[in-house]
Order: sequence, then structure tokens, then C-alpha cells
Amino acid sequence: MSTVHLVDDDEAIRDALSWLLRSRGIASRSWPSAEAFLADYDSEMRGCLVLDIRMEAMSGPELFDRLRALGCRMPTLFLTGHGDIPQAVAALKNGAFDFIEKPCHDNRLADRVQEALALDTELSRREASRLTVRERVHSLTGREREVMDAILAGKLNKVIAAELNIAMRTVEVHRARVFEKMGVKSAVELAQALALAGREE
Amino acid sequence: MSTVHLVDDDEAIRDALSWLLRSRGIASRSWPSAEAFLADYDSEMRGCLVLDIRMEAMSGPELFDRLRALGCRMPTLFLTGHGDIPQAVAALKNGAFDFIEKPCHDNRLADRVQEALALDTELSRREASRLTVRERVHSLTGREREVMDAILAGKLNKVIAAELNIAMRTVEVHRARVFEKMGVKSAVELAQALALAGREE
DNA sequence: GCCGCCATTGTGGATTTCCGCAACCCCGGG
DNA sequence: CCCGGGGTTGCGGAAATCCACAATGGCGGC
Repeated sequence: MSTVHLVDDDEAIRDALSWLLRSRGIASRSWPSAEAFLADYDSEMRGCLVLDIRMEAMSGPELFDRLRALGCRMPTLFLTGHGDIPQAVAALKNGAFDFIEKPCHDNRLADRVQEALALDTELSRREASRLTVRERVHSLTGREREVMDAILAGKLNKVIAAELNIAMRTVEVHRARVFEKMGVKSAVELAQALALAGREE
Repeated sequence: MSTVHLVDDDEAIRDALSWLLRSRGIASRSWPSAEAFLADYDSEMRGCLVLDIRMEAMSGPELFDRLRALGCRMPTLFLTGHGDIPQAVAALKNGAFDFIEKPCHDNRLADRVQEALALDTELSRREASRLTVRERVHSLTGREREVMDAILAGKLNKVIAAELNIAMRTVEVHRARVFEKMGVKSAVELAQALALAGREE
């Protein structure tokens, strides 16, 4: 699953890199162009990206932007032979994981790739738990969501009842169902679950 | 308060930049060397840093590292005449706000400076609230902290009492004092206050 | 030795929360 | 027309929280 996705139009480089990675026990797959990769891209892909900056037709940064637009969040390393500073700055500020000049020490590159893979693993874990919470929130009915918001605002059931113009008993029922659907046992856990899932990107 | 702190060993550049900023209504102050700035540095300073990369004696990045070690978190823009990519990459990965080559469009630089100032304002706000929470936590006695942790773990008073081998009444007292000292009225608010202050850096 | 802070506990009552049991209304499908 | 889901409500009781009032003991500092 955790794979290095290599996009470079120079076959010699693709081969050299995939060999280097294999020697470290890292799986990789290569594409000769941005277009080719886009055609194969699947949001389930896990691992990291290693993109050449200059390629015929679509460039590495452009591919990166397209992938981001598609929701891809894999850590991305850019490789360049003749890059300039604005390019590097733009890439990093756009969220690239690294920007490396060719040629470079094999070890340095492989190390960074490994860090990128580790980061992806971590990000995937967080993304998964965030997704779980989102799904659960989505499974709530409208009324339940209203009640949940009020609970998170620290309001007492009686206050919530007054605000929504319903009986306290009804609030209790919604409250119980919110806890049940969200998989928590108390308001504190609910707050923490949402805080963890909502923030910290 | 919000001031641009300019460090460059070229007086002409210092003058040009401070003039440019003044024309935008932005206050600035200049230093001719990293050492001079360090001597004046005060952790209360607010605003952003604009550092020249290459200077006699201490370089911009080195100054940046020293300041970080001192707790300075002001957004930092690096200016360079002859920088290379690894330098730019290293600076940004170290948390620099931007890395700009001289010469550059005045507008571009001034715009970025303004963004940096805005970021500092936002960071200062968050830092302040985080500090408040930390102080409050610090004002808790040992027992109160233990009880607070248990509350955040969603435990019932009776359970907490059993774990700490004390009467439930005592837990209630601690609980009340925790809420009071932390400035919240419910466990939910407590959880949220800590979640906001602890995470999201 | 007295004072203040911290930790501790008890009593008793007002308030809230949590729940099982039972219902009713409305509405969109099959 | 019956069924299911969503929203609603009542009753009543067990359990928990919240609090005012009251009090004891230890410990470090003046």
C-alpha cells in the first residue's frame, strides 16, 4: 500500500530511483508523464509522490496542483535539474514535502522519501479518524445536530428545551441518541472527539 | 507594536525598505547586523522580521535559528541576492514565512510583509489565549490536576473517588474548584478550552 | 504558636441527568 | 393502507451533579 509514485520523463532516472528505493525495501511505481499518472490516479493511493519539475507537456508543479484539486494529500517531493528559487519557494508554500536538486546524494533522497512515507502513514491515520467522526455527524438527524450543538455550548437540557420550544424529555431522547450515534458516553468525550477531528490538520 | 524588524548590512537597502514600508503606513526599525539585533531583542517584540541572508559575521538564517531558540516566533522573510535552492528550502522548512530574491517588485515584498504582520497578529492572539489556559492549569493544586485529568477522561465522581481513595464529597470539592480556577462552568467547556489551547499550533 | 493553604469528610437538599415504558403525530413508500 | 423513521411527550424512578454549611488535620512560614 505504501508506495512511492515516481513521475519523470527520463527513463534512466526512473530506473535509477526505483532501483535505489528497492534496495531499501521500498516499493515504487513509475510513470513517464504527468498525464500518464493522472490517468492512473486513484484517491485510494497511499505513499508519496516524487515528481520531476520539468517534463514535456504538464510540469511537476502543475500535476501537483491538479492532484491537490482532486483531493490527493500524499506528501510530495520535487526533483529538479535546473530549478530556480521562486519555483522552490512556491512549491514548498503550496505544501510540497521537499524540493531537491539533481543530482543529489542517494541517501539523502531515500531518507527524505522514507520520512515522506512515514508522514503519509500518520496523515492517513488522522484522516481516517476524522472521516469516522464526520460520518457519524452526518448520520445525525437535523434535530439531533441542533441538540448536539447546544450540548457543546454547555447548555443544560432545560435551556435547550426552552430554546427549541420542546419538552425536556425530548431533548433527553435526542441527547441519548447523539451519544449513541457518536459512539461516546459523555459530553466530555463528545467535545474531545469533535475537537480532535475538526482541528489539527 | 506591530513593527517590521529589518536586519541588513546594506544601509541603502535598509533605507529603501523602510521608506517603502512607511509609504504603506507600516512602521519599521532597522539594524545593520544580526549581532546588533540580538542585542536589542526582546521577547515582547511584535511584528515580523525581514532578514538579509548574507551578512558579515552572523548570517540571516543563523540569526533566525538563534531567535527561535530564544522563543521568538515572529514570521520571518528572508531576502537574498545570491541565494541557492537548498538555502531557500532549508529556510522554509525551518518555518520561514517567505524567501525572496533581490531585487524584487516593491509591491510584492510589501504585500508579503503585510501578510506576515497579519499572521503575527493572529498567532499572538492564539498564543495569548493558550498562555491564559496554561497559567490557569498551573494555578491548580496537585490534587485538583489529578481530578481534572479524571474528569477529562470522562469518569464519574464515584469512580474518581475510588481511584484516588477519597470520599466522593472531596472529589466534588476539587471538581468545583477546577471549574472555578479554569473559568468554565461545565466539563464540556473545560475540554474545549484545553483542546483549543493545547493543540493547533 | 498562630495563620493560611491544601486536602479531607459529613449532612442534607435542590437540580439534573439518564432511562425504561408507553404513546401520538406526520410523512413518504411499497 | 400499513410500515418505518423522525420528532414529540408523559410518568416515574435510579443515579449523579451541585452546593451551602460545617468541621478536622497536616504543613510551612512568620
